[in-house]
Amino acid sequence: MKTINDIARITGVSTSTVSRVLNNHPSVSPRTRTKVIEVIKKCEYRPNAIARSLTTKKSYTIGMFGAIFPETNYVFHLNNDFFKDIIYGFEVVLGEKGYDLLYFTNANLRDLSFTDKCRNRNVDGAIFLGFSKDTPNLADFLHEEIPAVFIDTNITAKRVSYVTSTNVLGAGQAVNYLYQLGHQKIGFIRGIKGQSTAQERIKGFKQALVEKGLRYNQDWVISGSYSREHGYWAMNKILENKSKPTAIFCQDLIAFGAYKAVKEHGLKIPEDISIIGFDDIDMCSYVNPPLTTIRQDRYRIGRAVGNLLLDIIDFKDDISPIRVPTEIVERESCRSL
Amino acid sequence: MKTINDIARITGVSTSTVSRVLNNHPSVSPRTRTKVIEVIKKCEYRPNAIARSLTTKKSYTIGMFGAIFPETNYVFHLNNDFFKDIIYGFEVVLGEKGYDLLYFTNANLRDLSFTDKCRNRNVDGAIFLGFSKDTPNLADFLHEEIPAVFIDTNITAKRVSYVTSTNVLGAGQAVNYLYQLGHQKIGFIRGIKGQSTAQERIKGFKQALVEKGLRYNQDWVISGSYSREHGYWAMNKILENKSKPTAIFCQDLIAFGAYKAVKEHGLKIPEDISIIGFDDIDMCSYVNPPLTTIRQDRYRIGRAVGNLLLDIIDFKDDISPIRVPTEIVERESCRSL
DNA sequence: AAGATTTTTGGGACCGCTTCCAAAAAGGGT
DNA sequence: ACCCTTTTTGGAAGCGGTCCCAAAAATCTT
Repeated sequence: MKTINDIARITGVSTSTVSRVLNNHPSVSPRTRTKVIEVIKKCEYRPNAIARSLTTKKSYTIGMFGAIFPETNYVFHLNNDFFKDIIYGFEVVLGEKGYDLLYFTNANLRDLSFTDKCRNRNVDGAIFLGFSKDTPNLADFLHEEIPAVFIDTNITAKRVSYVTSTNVLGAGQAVNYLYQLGHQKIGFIRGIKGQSTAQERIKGFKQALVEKGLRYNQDWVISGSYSREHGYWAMNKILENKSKPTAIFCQDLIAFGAYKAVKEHGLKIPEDISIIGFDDIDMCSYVNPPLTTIRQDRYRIGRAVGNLLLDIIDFKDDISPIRVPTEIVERESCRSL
Repeated sequence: MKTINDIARITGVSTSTVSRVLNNHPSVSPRTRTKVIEVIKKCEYRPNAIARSLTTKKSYTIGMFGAIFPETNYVFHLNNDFFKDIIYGFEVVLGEKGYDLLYFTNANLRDLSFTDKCRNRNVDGAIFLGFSKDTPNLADFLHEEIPAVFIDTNITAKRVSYVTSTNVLGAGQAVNYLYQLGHQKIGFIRGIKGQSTAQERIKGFKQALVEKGLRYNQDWVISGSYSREHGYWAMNKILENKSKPTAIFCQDLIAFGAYKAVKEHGLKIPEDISIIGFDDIDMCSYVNPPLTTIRQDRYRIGRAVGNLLLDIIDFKDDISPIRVPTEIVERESCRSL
């Protein structure tokens, strides 16, 4: 493996000069420039990114942290169904600009804090996937002025911002849709309290109910984690009531669990009960009946994350949070009354 | 941010000594060791991984490359349904050993070869996801003796190996299963010719046919990419024949496309035609009817990849390829005749 | 207590690159 | 041709560590 010194020696110039042509510095004569470039080509020389970033403090890598939720024992991994498409989104935006993605395994384990990990690896920015606001060490991180974007966590600081869906509006869309279909008795299986998305959606849900003059029935609102298992459990709980809702709003995975519970109760979707989801994960169109849902545009969220982070890194003035609109995707799990 | 020199100055020793305690070198007296450790703790000092790897040539990062298939215009991204669980597998194995994962965006674009990218970032090893054997630049890479593991590409070299499923056997399992159910007329929608997995499966398919004394009918075997669209197209093609098979073997995504074609022909699965898949991706149990399939244990494959790579990095003797067994998952898409 | 050993420590080169500063070369004006 | 600018180049320090080698300190022998 050749180094910059080898190239300098072979060409017969100083390393400074080679470095200059490498960085397109103007003050190098056309003659020497071409001479150096020739040698570089011939030797198939590539500058060492590590050495380079040691002095420049710029590494062209973005760190990624996946959340852990102690409450539910959930540990994020790269196979997460929701985040994978978001990752895809910023992968292409950041890739275009020459950044590679460094995924921190065991983000929360070990003795190193987020700050340490970032400094350690000299990342130019970081992306936090699905963290709860009160994660240990997170507060420290915010003081460090390391460029960062959070997904679905409304945290901001000097050099950190976030992107999320318009959860309040999204939940409203769901209620309005059901209302238009004639539903008056609407239940909600909501997410974990710690997550800001869950809080926003419950807010939107309640607001919409009030707007339409519908009643908020405590018995039809259950909280828990975004999983099929929990959905199954929660739906069973709701169906135990003697007064049952005619429609349920919940996140997609929860909906799939709810499907099972509904079927086991000998009921049919959407004939006996309508269900509307949130997210629009891939499974929605495969399931029976296909799930009507409020779609989060994950690819677009991902792109927004990438662009926002780029802006933060470049010290752009406007780094305010981005809220990506949701949209309703009608399939066959809701019927009009 | 403190450096090793700061720590040395504060403690009143030389940087060499600090470096020694950092690396648990035995030749440092207990007294100075504790003194240094105290200062390190107090200052919250963390050695800079970049600087360190500049001299040690060890970075504790593993590079990941995603394939591009020019034939089908398919570009790998982190949201790939098949590979995501494999990634999860090696993520935990490698994470446990302190490695982080560097995903090379645009693996195939830009002017840098695989070799360059790896050298550039000083990765300790690389993982190649779903590459075809004749990818440009790949041959060069193999000479470089950079530790690497390929997934689903049977390539080996001095410091490279691969892991894949027992595709030959897997295809055989499918045929045998259908045969046991009484099927004699079995079709196969196979993958792209360039991929070794596809080649192995067709081999297993033919072998099993011969073994059972069944006829290989050219009209029932169609080749193409692993996608829903292609499956739809291929199945339509097969159903155009006047002599139709009673069962089809194909990869899962293809099967989902085939479902659509079958339904549009007014036929029912499994009453009129049985379908058995390959992979067992998440969707299989959601689809209607749930797809019987030959399962690739992706998590296990992923773990195998991680461990194999670790072995290669550690110069272990045995780095022979690993073939992970498949298993049949019975659901409701095949009926007995 | 002096000399021989062993343990512990410090100095400094080095990894591969960037960048500041000053020196050399080239160009311009008279 | 000479002096002044401007352009181009080289030297060297520094980024934050590691590690070899030799010096210093501690320990052991007799």
